[in-house]
Amino acid sequence: MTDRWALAPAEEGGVDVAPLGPDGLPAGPVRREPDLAEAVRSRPGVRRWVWRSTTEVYPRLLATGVRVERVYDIEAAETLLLGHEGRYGEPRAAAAALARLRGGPVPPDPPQRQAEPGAQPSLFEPQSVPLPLADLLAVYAEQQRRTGATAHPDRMRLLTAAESAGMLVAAEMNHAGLPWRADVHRAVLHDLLGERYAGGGEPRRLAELADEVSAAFGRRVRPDLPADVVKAFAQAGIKVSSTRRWELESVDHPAVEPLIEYKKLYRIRVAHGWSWLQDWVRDGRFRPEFHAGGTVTGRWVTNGGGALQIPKVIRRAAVADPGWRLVVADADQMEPRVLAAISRDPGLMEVAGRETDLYQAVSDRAFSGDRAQAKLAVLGAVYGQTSGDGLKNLAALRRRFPKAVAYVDEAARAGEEGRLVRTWLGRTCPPAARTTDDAVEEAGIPPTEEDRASDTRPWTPGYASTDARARGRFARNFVVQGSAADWTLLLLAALRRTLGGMAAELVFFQHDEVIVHCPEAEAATVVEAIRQAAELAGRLTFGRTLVRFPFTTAVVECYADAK
DNA sequence: AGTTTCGGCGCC
DNA sequence: AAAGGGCGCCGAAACT
Repeated sequence: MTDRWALAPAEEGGVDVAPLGPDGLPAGPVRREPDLAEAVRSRPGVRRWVWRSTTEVYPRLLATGVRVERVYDIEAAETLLLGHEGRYGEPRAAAAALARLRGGPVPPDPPQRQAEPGAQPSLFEPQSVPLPLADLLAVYAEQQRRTGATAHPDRMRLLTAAESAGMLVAAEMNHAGLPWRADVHRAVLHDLLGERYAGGGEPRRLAELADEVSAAFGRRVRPDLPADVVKAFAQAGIKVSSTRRWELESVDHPAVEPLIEYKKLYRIRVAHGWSWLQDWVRDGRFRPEFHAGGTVTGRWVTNGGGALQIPKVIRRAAVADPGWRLVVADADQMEPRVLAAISRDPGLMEVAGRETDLYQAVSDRAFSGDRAQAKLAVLGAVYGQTSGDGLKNLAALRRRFPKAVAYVDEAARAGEEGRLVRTWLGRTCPPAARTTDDAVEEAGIPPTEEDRASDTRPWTPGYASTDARARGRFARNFVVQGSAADWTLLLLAALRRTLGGMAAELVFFQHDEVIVHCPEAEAATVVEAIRQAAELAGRLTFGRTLVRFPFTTAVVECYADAK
């Protein structure tokens, strides 16, 4: 009995399975069995399943109560490998990989399914080319060879394993859902927006604010129409180029205050109001569809319900089941800690080697104790700030933490020049297509006055174009945000393993924050499990490092009470 | 009439 | 004074 098996769904709910040897090659004949779930359930000794797509297979297993320990997701690995090989534009599906292997015509990727409000989580992927197990195994063997050919095969293996684990976690979260009290949600909406009038129309509070706005302008103005608002201000002798809040805040006019309040509440209504409740909450659970690896940086995305943007006030409705708790865990200053780990800047590593407030420590060293300024400088360095106070702060940061700033600077330069940029574990940033802007620059044509007017930096020969600099900022951010995503995947994988034997379930994940739903008696164990998982993830991802990855954890009944 | 883009803002 | 990364969501506006 080997501990690694491959499977491929077959017709009529059946499945083909095959044992694999330590080398990843078949160690026995392919067997056809009538029931997918039973084939997995009857092999509890399997430590890792190799399959084409977790999204395709795992929901069907979860629906019958079957969980697996580990997987190798061939589609995910193919995406990562193609990226690493600088072949971003090519079709990523396993079927395409097989076709390339055999030198035949390469089929395009299957189209992405669109989110539909209220739709059941998809049990099956959209039309994709079914792949017989023998073909799948050929692709798998070739992927292992390609993994061995990368710059850091050990890291790439870790990355594919972590991405696969992330897909398991995402499927399990989709299965579980986030505990959600519709009655509490309705109470919050009523509290904020007032009662709704019969026959549609706006709720009372919104209608009142709209009236206040109109009264301030002396005519009927629709506050939800930016064009109408801009026109109304113009008629009042005030020139605004948009109705963004930061712009309105500097305007002195009686309409501003009710307008800003209106926009705030309007947003709650359209994005998380009564129809949201109707669409995304069923049986006491909010059910978005988490999708691991949905962005090029490795961050997750969700499909439906804006699950990664739940406004703070609405979190009041995320409430644990009776007798259960939500363990809400938030990584402290994750991005600068990751920057310390990947850049190996001695000063920043020393600062990140403590569990105390990192921004305070940075400010003590480089900003005479001004924490807010230190935080802006660090985030500016990570986000590619190019103007204002940011530049001055960046200079201070560079003096004290030169290797850290040099690391992101180098990433930005590589991005500008169209070179490949990778996260710590090897996820690769797609080089953007060349633009006409680039071509113009390379042809040595100086920019027009208009170009320069829209630019923040003076033009000099050899300077990158506006587009190239945008790519530079993207690449600068990519190495930090992406390496952070590497780490969080390992964290999730480690945490998932620890929770394996418990009633606790992972129910939410958002970039640097996880929520575990568990019986009250398990909460303390879960808190400790998160701490240990963070430590293990740090070691696995970055090797031996001084950098610590502390979490702020809260054991609460309601998500809104966590901060 | 149906589809795509835009504006504004929520989260990290 | 007001700019710099990643996403998703909705209604309105702008298209085909």
